[in-house]
Amino acid sequence: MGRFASLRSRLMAPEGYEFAAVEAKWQAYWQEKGTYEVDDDDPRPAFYDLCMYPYPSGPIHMGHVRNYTLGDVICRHRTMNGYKVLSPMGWDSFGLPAENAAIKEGVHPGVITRQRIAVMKEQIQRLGAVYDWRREVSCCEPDYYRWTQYLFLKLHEAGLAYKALAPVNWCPSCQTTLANEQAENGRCERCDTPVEKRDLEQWFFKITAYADQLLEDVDGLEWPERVKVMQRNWIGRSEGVVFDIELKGHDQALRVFTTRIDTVFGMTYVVLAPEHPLVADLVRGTPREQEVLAFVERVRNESEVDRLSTEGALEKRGIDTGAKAINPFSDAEVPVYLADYVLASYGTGAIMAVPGEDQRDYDFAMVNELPVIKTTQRPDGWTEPVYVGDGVKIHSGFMDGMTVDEAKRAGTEWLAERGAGEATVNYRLRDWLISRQRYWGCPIPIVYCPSCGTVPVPEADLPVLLPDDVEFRPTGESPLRFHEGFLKTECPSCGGDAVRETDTMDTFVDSSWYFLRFCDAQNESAPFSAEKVAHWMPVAQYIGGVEHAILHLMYARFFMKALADVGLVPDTLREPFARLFTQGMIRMGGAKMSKSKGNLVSPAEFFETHGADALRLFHLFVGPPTEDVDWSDQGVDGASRYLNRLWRLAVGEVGSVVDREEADDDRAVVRGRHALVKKVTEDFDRWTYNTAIAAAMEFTNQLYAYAQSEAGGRRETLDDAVDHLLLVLAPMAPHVTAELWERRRGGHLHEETWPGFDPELAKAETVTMVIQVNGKVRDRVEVDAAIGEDEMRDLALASEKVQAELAGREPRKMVTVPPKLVNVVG
RNA sequence: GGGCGAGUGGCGGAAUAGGCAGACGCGCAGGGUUCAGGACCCUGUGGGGUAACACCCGUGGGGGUUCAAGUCCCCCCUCGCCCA
Repeated sequence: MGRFASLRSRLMAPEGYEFAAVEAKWQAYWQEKGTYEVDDDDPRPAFYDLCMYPYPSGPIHMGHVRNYTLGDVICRHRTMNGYKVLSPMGWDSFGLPAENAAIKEGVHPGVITRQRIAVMKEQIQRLGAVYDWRREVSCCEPDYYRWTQYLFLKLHEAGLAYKALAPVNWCPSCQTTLANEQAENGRCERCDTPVEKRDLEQWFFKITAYADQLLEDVDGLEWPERVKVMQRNWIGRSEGVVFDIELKGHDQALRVFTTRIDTVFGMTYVVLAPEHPLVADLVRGTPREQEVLAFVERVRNESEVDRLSTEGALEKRGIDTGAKAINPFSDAEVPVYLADYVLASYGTGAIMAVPGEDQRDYDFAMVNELPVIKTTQRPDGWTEPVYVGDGVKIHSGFMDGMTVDEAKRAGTEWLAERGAGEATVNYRLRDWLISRQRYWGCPIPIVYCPSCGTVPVPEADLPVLLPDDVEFRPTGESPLRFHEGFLKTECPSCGGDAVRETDTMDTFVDSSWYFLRFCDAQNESAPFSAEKVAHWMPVAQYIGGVEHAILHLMYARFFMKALADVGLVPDTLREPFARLFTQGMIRMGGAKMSKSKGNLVSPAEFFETHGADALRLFHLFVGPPTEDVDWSDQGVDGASRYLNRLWRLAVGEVGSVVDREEADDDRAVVRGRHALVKKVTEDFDRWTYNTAIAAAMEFTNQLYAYAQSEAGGRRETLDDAVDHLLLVLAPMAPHVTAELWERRRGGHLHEETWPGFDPELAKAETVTMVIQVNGKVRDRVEVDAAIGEDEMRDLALASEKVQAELAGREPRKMVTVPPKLVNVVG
């Protein structure tokens, strides 16, 4: 029972409008008629409308409702505007939750997943969202993942997939690696054992090869600016120099990266990442060896987030190695530290520390009592110890007197002349680690042969199938490792005994190309044909949550570029999503709606109590779709009430309808309907469905008053008005409007064209002119909309209120904004 | 610390190019209708003030620009997101 079950039951089945029957009828109709199935040879212009496909978790939640309602409104609206709209749906059906459920319940993840898909699909259809279901894809099925494997092989062939040693999360109790999200807070999700870092051979996609393209092409996308900023930040391109620092008493030099070579004379110490390969050499046989190695061990188990945070006790986060480094510019000898805030994976894993011009270096220097040298002249009045801005160089040898930029150039040249360093570009973006030590994912199509080494599975042998006869034991081990039939195989190259790769791919690989498969979902001889992809792509409108602003979108963009380069899609098609819309979250009393908070409101019960149209209308009306919104049961009641009100109006239960010649009151209604169509058309363009619905409600109120007026409503005028109301509401409340259209005039509303309007007829004949004195409203007059400025001034001066206010003085000036406003300044 | 976004009635929100602040809905109040009803129809609803007007105040706070500021500029506060 829901919290508001009693309230909801009272709203059920209002007389007249039986939403349950009406919604079922039209959903069956659209599906049987294939109304929204689109073919490639359809002559209408193509429009690809896509919502991010869901992970099938079972019943849909309100976030899905919001997402698919928006996608569906676009689909239906564009269809009415004469497009053939490709609107497909599928399932992001590999992934951890199903595997965890399998372990818990002893049921195969495929069985669980397919059940959940069935539930979800039924509910999505119940929402009245229409898709071309012939194109449905589910990435856990072999007819999809064989092509994921095929694309892996293509990238491998092109040198874009490679294997390398990488640190992973390792649970010593479960004896397995964990994904990052399973190792949050440094403990194993299942057994709570502290997670260790281990170096294992992992597969990567070389996304960094596209770092510059990914960055440059962001500019041309019609995406929300903040998502574009996040993408740029994630790539994190920075220009700087790498150079060598001599280590006293060691042969090997230390290579460091910096974006601020102009500050090099301010280097008072050097910091290595604890994982830096030189660390062991540096301390071997020194008195500090034990202490340093213990520190390294501890840091290896901290998360990156904690390490980069500026919070927390700094003294615990660094250690002096006892070694010394020589500043090549000044020959100064400085100490070499290890600190957790330096990451092995960024730059060279080592930095020159300049506490005068970097906050973290400064904080670290204070704790460790290291000196500070300022190398940039501070602006007047600057009191902070750290300054990162522009200025004249000081205490900087040959750089003295230069600006920061001049010093950067001079420093770079100085290094180049001596062969000690060079200009370079560094990225924050890392290659994409795709190996997952998990069963429920796409197997990586690779075989390891003792004599031939790493051998790709030949395309003809795809798919590498996931074996079904595996046991899901609560050990945390991937069943593939222990499945003899899967593991043992023949080398495709020499025919000898070999073993398969048992890692599966990150599920983000599946979702990096699903939008291409939708273009050609039935293709059995290729993942898709380049022609069909060229026909539909890029996605004209992509809609989803902002939580995917970085990873999914970055990976999909990378795939598009890589697939263009290996020749699978046209070379001109280098971006998958031309326009992106990110919707806000649904909150509950200010808090994020989530299972863990126990504040979920299930959409399914509203299908029973209020109907899909009411639920859709609520989501559209509650606020602009970009913003987060609070859930409101009463808001759905309101939407439901409106639809009932619309129903009564449209079936003629309101007021009286008469046949007569057109009069002024009738013309006001005609004007109202032109204004409504104008308003809704414009609002659809700017995604403000809330104001479009407000306009429809306002017009409905106008029609109620009209029909209930003494003269009654004129039949022809009222019919035309209601028809237009149904037309503009059709994309948002598709069932009730279709039913009313059919009852009123026969035929299928959703095959009608979007109505036009006459801008002249939409204009009001008279308007309220506001008369201000010194900017304050003092009077209002009803005037002809075409009024001239002279007449406006005359009317203003004639106003008693104005005369009283002026008290005989002459106005200094008058500002007129025809026909709305006059401001008398006196 | 930096970047971006937001802050408007009891609530969600509207005001699209600087021109009537509060559209539309929720809630609340009054009336009608009804066997009855929280359904339905009508009316009212920012605060102060008034018998009713008038009038005054009002878009997080403080300054400024302008005939006119929710909207533009400067400073500050709070919240959210991203980066550090």
